[in-house]
Amino acid sequence: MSPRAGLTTEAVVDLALKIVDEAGAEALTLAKVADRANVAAPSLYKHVKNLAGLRRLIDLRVVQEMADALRTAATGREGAGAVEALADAYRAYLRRHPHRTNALATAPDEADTELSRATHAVAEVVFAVLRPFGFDHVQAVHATRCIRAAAHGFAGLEASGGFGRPEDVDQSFEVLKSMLVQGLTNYAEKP
Amino acid sequence: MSPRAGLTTEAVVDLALKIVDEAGAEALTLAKVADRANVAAPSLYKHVKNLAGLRRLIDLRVVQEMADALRTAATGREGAGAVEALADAYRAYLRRHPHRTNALATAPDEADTELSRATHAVAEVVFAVLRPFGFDHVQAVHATRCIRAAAHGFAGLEASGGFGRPEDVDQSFEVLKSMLVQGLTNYAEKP
DNA sequence: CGCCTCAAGCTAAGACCATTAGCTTTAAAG
DNA sequence: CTTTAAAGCTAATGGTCTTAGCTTGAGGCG
Repeated sequence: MSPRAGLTTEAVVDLALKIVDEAGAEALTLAKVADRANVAAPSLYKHVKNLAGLRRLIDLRVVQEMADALRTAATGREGAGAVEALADAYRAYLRRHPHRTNALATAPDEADTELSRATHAVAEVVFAVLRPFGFDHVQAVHATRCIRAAAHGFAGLEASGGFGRPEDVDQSFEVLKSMLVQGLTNYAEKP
Repeated sequence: MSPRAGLTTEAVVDLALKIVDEAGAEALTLAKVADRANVAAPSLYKHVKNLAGLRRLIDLRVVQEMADALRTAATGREGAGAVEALADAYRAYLRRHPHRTNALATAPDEADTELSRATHAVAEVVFAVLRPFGFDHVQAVHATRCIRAAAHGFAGLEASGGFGRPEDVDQSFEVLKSMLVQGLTNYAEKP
């Protein structure tokens, strides 16, 4: 290994993500990460460019995890069931990690090929699920945006406590999903 | 008036909102506000509790403005047209002020009656628009959440540049709106 | 007209934080 | 055993929020 065999970039991101999950994205600070790593703050710069770079790595991790979660949810399903599974998975992920919402709304940023690739991977999963609906390319783009908007909007609002009391939020989501599925079916028939 | 007849809380919020609109919510700093106000940073504490308090005032302002915008958009319309008008207004507001997205996703926070009242006012507008659909109370709650999720999700993703190229984003939004209207109509008929 | 009050401003200071520069150590390679 | 380079360190700078306590000036009151 390396001297003192301590940190790695991965470990730093792990610790940072823990802080984000516990206290929110705004609470992330290099000083806190350094504390948890039993390391002086400047030492982190050996593993991470700076705070912005760490944030980017977190975004990347989150987007990749979401892509995985959606892929897993979609496998073995098709059509309406697959769309609902995607929506459920998106919401479930943000329920487990409410403070990661913003990481999923970041702009792709042309120059950052790695992050761009990751966000593209998410879109690819949705695209694949949409295949049996028989959309042309442009229609598929519209449909993907609708699915993403609905899922991200609902899950994001729920994650930030945006819904007053959480009594029948599940029910609300069922309604949203059925609207989505009906809408997609209808859009496939008569665009 | 008061000595030096300079600032007011309103003026501080105005300046702060300008900074948010220009550079994003994370870029808001008391030091920058003080600069623009030609005042030393500690002087701001005469008009604002602290940075968190200023952020809260910004959120309040944004939510109130959104409620106004939605109310204006809904007046004189009914049913499907009114729902589409709400969605358009929501999106238009976030297009004009992309960096205000998060202010519209904040939790009501029981203790803060003023902010709670403001967010409640937004919901009231949607509720009123939903009246002619004939939903019972629970259904109206679900429907309101769906509308909010769709509008906020789409507008928020668009505002943060979440959609790759902005070619036919208008078209995508048309699709989303028609899904929403169809979904609501359908939900009203057979819940 | 002159004085008093008190809100609005100020400076000074402390506690964090990010970041850079440059040094020290230590694990691994030869 | 020696070398080397990565991983850690301390010191220092500049920025931030925030509190404490002082100064000043505009408006009210005699």
